[in-house]
Amino acid sequence: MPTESLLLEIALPVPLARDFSYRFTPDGSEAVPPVVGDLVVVPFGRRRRVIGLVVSVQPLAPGVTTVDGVALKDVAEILDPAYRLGPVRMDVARWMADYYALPLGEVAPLFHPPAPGTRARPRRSRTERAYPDLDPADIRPTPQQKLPIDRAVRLLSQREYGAILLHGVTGSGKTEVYLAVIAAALARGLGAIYLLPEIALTPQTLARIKARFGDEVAAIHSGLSAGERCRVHEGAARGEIKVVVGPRSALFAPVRELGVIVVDEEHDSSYKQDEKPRYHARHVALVRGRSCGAVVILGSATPDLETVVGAREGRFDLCSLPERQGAGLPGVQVVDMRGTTVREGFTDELLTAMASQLEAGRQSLLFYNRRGFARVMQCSDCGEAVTCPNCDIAMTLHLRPRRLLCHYCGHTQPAGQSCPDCGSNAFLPSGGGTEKVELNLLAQFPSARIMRLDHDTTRRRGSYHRILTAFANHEADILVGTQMVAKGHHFPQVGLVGVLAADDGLAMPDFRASERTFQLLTQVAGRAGRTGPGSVIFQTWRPEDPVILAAAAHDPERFLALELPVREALGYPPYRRLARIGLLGRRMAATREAAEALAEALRAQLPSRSMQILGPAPGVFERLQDRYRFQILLKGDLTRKQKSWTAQCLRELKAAYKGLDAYLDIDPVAVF
DNA sequence: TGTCGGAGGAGA
DNA sequence: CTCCTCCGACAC
Repeated sequence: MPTESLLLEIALPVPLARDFSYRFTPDGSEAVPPVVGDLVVVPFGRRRRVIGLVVSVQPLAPGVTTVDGVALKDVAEILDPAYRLGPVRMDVARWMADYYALPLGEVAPLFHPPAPGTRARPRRSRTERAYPDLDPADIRPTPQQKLPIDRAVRLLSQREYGAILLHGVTGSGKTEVYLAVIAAALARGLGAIYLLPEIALTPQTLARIKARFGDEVAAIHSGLSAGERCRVHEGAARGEIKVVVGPRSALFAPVRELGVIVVDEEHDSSYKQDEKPRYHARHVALVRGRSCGAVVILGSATPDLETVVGAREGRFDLCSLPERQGAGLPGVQVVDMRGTTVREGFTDELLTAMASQLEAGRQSLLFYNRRGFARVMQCSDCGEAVTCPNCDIAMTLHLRPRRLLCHYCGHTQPAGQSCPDCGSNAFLPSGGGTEKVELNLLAQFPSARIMRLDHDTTRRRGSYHRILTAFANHEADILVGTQMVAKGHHFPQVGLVGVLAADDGLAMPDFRASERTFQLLTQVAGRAGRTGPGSVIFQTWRPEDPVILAAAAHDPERFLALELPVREALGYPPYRRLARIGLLGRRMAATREAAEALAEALRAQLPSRSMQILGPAPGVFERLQDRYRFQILLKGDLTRKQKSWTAQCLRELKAAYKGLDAYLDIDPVAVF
């Protein structure tokens, strides 16, 4: 038994770019000394207790109680070894700290048992619904599915890192490939992590996975309490749970002998965390896979351009599933809204198509990517629109309940009948939303059963799943919704998908607007005709837009041919990397001044030959939540040194400008 | 980032 | 004189 005290260097979850020293004193018989990678509870400051990560351990001479004149405190508790970061997860944590230029202590909470930001909230026990079990014997891969499975299994057998891009059209059976590879891993005594966008983590999906793997699977999702999360964590660490399913945070689970990481819908932007630490789970999955010799499968019907180029460059092994199982891809009709009558947002073509679906007893799915009733309330006498007092953004009119709501900060205020500026009664809603679409549908099809799926109808816990299940069970004829309706659902009875404004996303001031639009249109079109005939209508004001036409043709190659040259010419990803610096402050002038000072320092320090520095420019939304926003965009590859130098600059800037918030976003997903 | 405590203003 | 809020210092 150790009798000597130990000196520990510990990374703490505070934005201070340094570690802290603590003492561990064995207190008798059973104290097991901590090792690097252990999580410990330490006193911090006057009254705080925080969880820290042990980064080094060395003997401490008896009687030493101080380091650099600071009195050492004792470690309060060492967490169970189940929580220890082994060499692989430690590598991943260190890589993240380096790559994203963050103190290790700020990365470490991702690896803690109760996910950061998740409060232990009381939860009523969920009644597990019974779903028909699939008999595993019925699952036989098609020849096309066999190719990626074989490649993955070969890597698994050799216990070797490899990454596969599984590019399969909607409905082509990608899930079967994932499940087969996971089964092969389990058969070899290896574990798996299966990542999905949170929104795709439906009971149906889970049931399918559980039917295949039973008790060896556990899901992590936002509905879990802290206690349930810990159970999953400990089960995985002990090797009882071999497959962990969940959103991006599930990547950090301590699965033992990890053999496969699946990143389903790998293009989905929810894999990028848009708060600190701003990591991209797809990227980190590849790092973890490489570090432990696992197979990483990136799957999508609409792969990210960076992934596509990675495959072309040989970093990923491309496997395609170009055909649907059992059905063809639905035909897409592009309807020009300019040349035809548009009633309440519907063209005759769409109304006719919906009517015939109703008549045939089939379902329709309508996509409109804006919630609420009207996008803006505007006075037609003085021209003023109602904007949020915190955000300088037009407030959206909602009807149930009737109020104006800011979609950026949540501020609400009553929606009056007259203009707050000039008192005129010519105060009118304009621009649509899903709430209005729903009401208009009721007017058009009084006898149809209509459901709506958007942020407003899914606010209550469980309602998202309830609506999805009800619609899948044909308890409604029409489902209207925002992009929530596009994500990977399997609705066998949907014969028609209608997109009310296909060009909507193209106007976004972001270099990825085309890519997003292509992905969204392809995904939503893929909901039609899963079984039986299907058709799709894209209503648009820009029927000649090549992005819309490429999506209508189900032709990703055509989209790539359009988009890649643009990215290359403008120096955007996937050809050059980006970093973004965001600055937020309460006072416009001071914030701009800080941003300009920073840009100047960056220009002086970073090599102009390889780095292009754009800005500072005000954000597209100049003020959100009472903060003025500026940003600086860095085009080019930042070295590790340059990143940490930049991070240091940001810390100094924050010290110099009180109330300023500044952050470095590596590989940003949204650039505005 | 969270917490403490000191400085200084408003009100009794 | 007390309470309160704002701001800076500091954390091992």
